[in-house]
Amino acid sequence: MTYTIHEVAEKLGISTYSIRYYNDHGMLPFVQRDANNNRVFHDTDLEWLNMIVCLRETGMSVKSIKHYQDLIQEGDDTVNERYAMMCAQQEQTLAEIADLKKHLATINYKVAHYASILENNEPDSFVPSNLRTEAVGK
Amino acid sequence: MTYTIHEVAEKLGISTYSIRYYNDHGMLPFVQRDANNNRVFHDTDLEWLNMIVCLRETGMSVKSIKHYQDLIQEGDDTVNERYAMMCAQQEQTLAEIADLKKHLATINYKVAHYASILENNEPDSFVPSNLRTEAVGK
DNA sequence: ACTTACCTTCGTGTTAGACGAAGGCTCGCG
DNA sequence: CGCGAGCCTTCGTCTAACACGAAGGTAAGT
Repeated sequence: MTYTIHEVAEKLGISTYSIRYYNDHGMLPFVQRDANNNRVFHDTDLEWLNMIVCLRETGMSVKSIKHYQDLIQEGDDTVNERYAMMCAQQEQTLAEIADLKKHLATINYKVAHYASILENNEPDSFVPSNLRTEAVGK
Repeated sequence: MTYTIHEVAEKLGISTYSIRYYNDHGMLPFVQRDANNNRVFHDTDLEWLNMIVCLRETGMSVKSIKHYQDLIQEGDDTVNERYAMMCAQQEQTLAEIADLKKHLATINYKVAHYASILENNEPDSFVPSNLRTEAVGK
C-alpha cells in the first residue's frame, strides 16, 4: 500500500509543508520516489511520521529527532543513547502533563467564578477595581 | 510588598525578557515605576503574571491574552465573553492532556522496548532493516 | 570613582513551520 | 492537441514569542 503526500497529510493531520520539511531535514529518510519524482509513502513511512508527530507534540526539537533518526541508522551500538532519549522524553512528558493539570485547576477556578457571576446575575463590581475580583484565587 | 523585575522573574520561573515583553504588549498594564523609572511589581501584578503564565502554557496566544486583559478593563459587560474564553481554554487543555497521554503511551512502549533489549543483551538485528524493529508497535 | 542594576530603543537570531512565486514535469480529459 | 491538476524544485518572505547583544543613560550602593 502506498500513499501520496496529500493522503499522508490527511491521515496524520499535518500539512504537506511539514512532511516535506521533515523529509528535507533528514527525519524521514528513505522516502521513495516514482518515475515523476513524486514522493511515494509506504506504511513504514507512516509509522515513522507518526513517531515524529508524537515526539514533536511532546516537545522534542526537530534537531533532536534528527539525531534520534541518525542513531537508529548507526545501528545497535546506539541503543543506550536512544534509551536515554526516550526516558528523558517520558519524564518530560509526565512533567508537562502535571503542569497542565495544575494550570487546568486555575482555569477551572476561573470558569466557576464566571459561571457563578452569570448565574446569579450578580455584577462583579462591589469592589472598586476589577483587578481585585480578577485576581487568581488560591 | 514590592518586587524588582529580577525577583519576579525568579519567583515565577520566567525571564526578565518575557516580563518586559508582556508589559510592553499590554498584557500586564498598571505596572508602576519608581523615581528611576524602574518597574515596581506588587502582589496583584504577580497574580496576573501567574495567570498569564498559566494561559500561555496552556496554549493561549499573546494576542488572545491581551484581548482577555482588554475585556477585563472594559468591565462587567464582557463577563460572557470572558467566560467563553475560559471554557474554550479549559476544553483545549483537557484535549491536550489527553493527547499527551496518548503520546506518552507510545513513548512508554519505546522505553520498554529498549529496556528489554538492554536487559537481555540481545541485539536488535535479527531482521535486516532497523526500520522494522523501530516501527511503532500497536 | 566604580560597579551594579535598572532603563530605553534598535536590531538580529531562533524554531518550526506556513505560504506564495516561478519554473518545470506528467497525467488524464475532452 | 491543449488544458488543468497535482506533483516537484528552489528561493524567499512571514509569523510567534521570545532571547539576547549593543549602545547609551540614570541612579544607588561601596
